[in-house]
Amino acid sequence: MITIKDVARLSEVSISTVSRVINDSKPVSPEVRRRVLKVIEETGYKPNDVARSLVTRRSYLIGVIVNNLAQSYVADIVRGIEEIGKMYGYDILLCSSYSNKETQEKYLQLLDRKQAEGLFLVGNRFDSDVLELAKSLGKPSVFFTRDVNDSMNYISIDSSAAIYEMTNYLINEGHENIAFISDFENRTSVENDKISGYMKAIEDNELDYSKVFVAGSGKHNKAYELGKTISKDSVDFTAAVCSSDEIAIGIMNSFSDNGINVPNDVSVVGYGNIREGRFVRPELTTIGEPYYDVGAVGMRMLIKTIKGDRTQKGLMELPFTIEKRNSVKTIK
Amino acid sequence: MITIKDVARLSEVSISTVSRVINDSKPVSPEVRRRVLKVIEETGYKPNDVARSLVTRRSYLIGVIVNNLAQSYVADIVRGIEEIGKMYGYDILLCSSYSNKETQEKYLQLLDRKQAEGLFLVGNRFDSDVLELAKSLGKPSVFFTRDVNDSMNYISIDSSAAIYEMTNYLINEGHENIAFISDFENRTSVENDKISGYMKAIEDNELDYSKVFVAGSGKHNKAYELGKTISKDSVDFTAAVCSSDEIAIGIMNSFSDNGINVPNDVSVVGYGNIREGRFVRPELTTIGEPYYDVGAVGMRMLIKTIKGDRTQKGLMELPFTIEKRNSVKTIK
DNA sequence: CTGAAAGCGCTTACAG
DNA sequence: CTGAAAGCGCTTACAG
Repeated sequence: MITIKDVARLSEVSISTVSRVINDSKPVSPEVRRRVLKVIEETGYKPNDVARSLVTRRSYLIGVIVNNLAQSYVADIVRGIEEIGKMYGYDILLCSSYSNKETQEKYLQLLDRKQAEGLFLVGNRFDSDVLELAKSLGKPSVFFTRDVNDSMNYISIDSSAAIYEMTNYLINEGHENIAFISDFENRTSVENDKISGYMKAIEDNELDYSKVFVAGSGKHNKAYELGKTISKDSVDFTAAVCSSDEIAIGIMNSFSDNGINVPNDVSVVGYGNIREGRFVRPELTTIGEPYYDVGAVGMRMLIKTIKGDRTQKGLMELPFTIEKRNSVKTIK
Repeated sequence: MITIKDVARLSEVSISTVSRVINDSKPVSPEVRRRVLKVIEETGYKPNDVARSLVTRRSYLIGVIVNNLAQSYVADIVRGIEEIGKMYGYDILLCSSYSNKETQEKYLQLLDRKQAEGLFLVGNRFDSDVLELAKSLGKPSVFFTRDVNDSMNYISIDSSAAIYEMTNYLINEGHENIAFISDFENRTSVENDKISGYMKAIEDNELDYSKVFVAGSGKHNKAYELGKTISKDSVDFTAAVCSSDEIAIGIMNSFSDNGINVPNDVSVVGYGNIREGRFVRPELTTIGEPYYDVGAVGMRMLIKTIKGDRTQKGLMELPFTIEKRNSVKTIK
C-alpha cells in the first residue's frame, strides 16, 4: 500500500507539502505541485480516509436505521438520503432493524463507535428507550416516523388533510355513502389522523352515512378477508377510502373475486401510492407521499444541522398528492 | 469525547491494559479488569472504531454498489448482504449508481479510499472499464450480474434451465402453441439463455409451433403496446412465456383491456417473482429467483475470501423456483 | 500480568 | 512557499 510518505519521498518534498497539494489547503509552488501530482499519478496513490478521519474528526458517514428495506417506501427514502448525502460528500451506513428494539439499540451503538456524524431513523414507531439512546449520543438526528411525541427533528406528512381531501374528491364525484377501511389493529397516531380526516369530510359535507371497517394489520390478506365478509352482506356504500394501498388492493381483489365490480359497483381509493397500484386493474386512485423527498429533505436538514445550523429544529411537513386513476367512478 | 486515555487515567492503569480489557486480547488480573470495567461503565466510554481501523487495517466495511434500490429485487439482495454482513461484524456502505458508468467508477474510488475490505457489485451489466477498475483495487469482490464474461467471483441463476422447466410445465398442462415474449432490445447473455431454454423445451417435445416476440426494454409499457398489436392480429398461441414479470403483467393488462381473457384464452407466465405478481388478477405464475439468498450467499463468499479462503472462486449457481399461481390454464 | 514506546496514515499549527 | 514536529485514538510487539 502506497502512503503519503512514499509520495513525499518519491517527489522529494515533505509529507506536509504532499498533504497540501492533495487537499489544496495551502499554496504550493507550481513546480512542486507538478512534481507531486506526477508521483501521485504514477503511483496511483489514494489518500486513506480512515487516517484522515482520525485527525479531522470527520467521518462523512451518516447512519441510517430502517425497519425493512423490502418495503418500497423505505427504499425510496433511502434513495433520497443517499442521493443528497453523496452530493455533500456523505456516505450511508445502512442498518436494517426489522422493527426490533434491541437491534436498533445495537446499531445505534455501532454507529456511534463508527463515528457517524448524523443519524437518520426511519420507522413507524420507536420505543422511547431507543429515542432516549439516540438522543444521548448527541449527534444530529432526523426521524421519519408516524408516531411523534417529542421535540426531535422530524419529517411528516399531514395524513389527516390528505384523507380529508381524498374524501372530498369522492364526494365531488357524487358519492354520498363512503366507508373508511382502517388498519386498526396496527393503530398509530397516524391511523387516528386518517380517520379524523375522513370524519371531518363527512361532517363538513353533512353526509348521513359514515362507517369505519377494521381490516387488521395483515394488510393485503386481512383486507381480502374483510372484503369477502363485506361482499356477503350487501354493500351499502358506493366508495371506500382505504388506510393503505395494500388494504385497497386486498379489498379490490376480494370484490373482484366475489362479483363486485370496481369501480362500477364500488369505488376504492388507497393511500401510499405503492408501485403495485399501477399494475392492478383498475389502476388504483390513491394518495401519494413523496418518499424520495422525505429522504432528500430530511438529509438536507441533517447536513445543515451537522454544519452547525441550529435553526433546523422540529417538524418539516411535506405535501401529498392525489393520484387520480381508474378505481373511482363519477356518479352524478 | 472520552478516550482510552481518560479511562486509563481514571482507572489508574496504562492504556495498554485498558485496550486489553476492551478487546479481551490478553490476560488481565481480575481486580484490574474490574476497575477498568467500572470506569468504562461510569464514563460510558466507547472505543473509536476509526482509530482502531487505522492501526488494525481492518475497516469491517463492505462497499455495495447497486443500480437502483427502487427495484425490489435489488433491495432484497441488499437485505441479504446486510444480514450476513452484520452476522460477521461487517457494515454496508451503500452506493446507488443508477447504471451510470462514471458514477460506478467514482464510487469504486470512494470505497477504496474508505478502506472497504470487500466489494459487492449488483447490476445487469458492467462496462469493462468498471470491471477493470474493480479488479485493480485488489479487493475481494463478488458480482451479481446477468452478463458475465470473466474469471470473477459471481453469483448466477440458471435462467435457461428455469425457462426450460417452465415451458415444460406449460406443455404438461396441454399447451402446444407456446410463444416467448422477449426483452430483446435489452439483450444480454441472460436473454439469450432464456430463449435457448424456451427453444430447447420446444425441440425436446417436438412441437411444431414456436414464435419469439420482442417487447423492447420499456418493460411494462412496451409490453402493453406489444400486447395490443398481438391482440389485433389473431392470437395463435395458447400460452406465452415472458422474459420478465414486468413484461408478463404488461401483456396481461393489454390482453385484459382488449377482451382477451387470461388464462382462459391465453396463459401467461413471467420470470422474476416480483411482488406485483401477487397483486394482479389473475395472480401471475412465474419463476422465482432467490434474491435475498443471492445477497446472503454472495456475502458469505465475500467474507470467506476476505478471511483468506482462496477456494471461493468462480461461479456460484443458485436454484430457482416455479411459483404456480393462476395465470395458467390446463387444457387437456 | 503490566507499562512505555512505537506506529498506523494522515492534518495542522508553528517556525522559518 | 516549505518542513519538522506533534498529535488524532487506538493496538501491539517488546521488555520486564
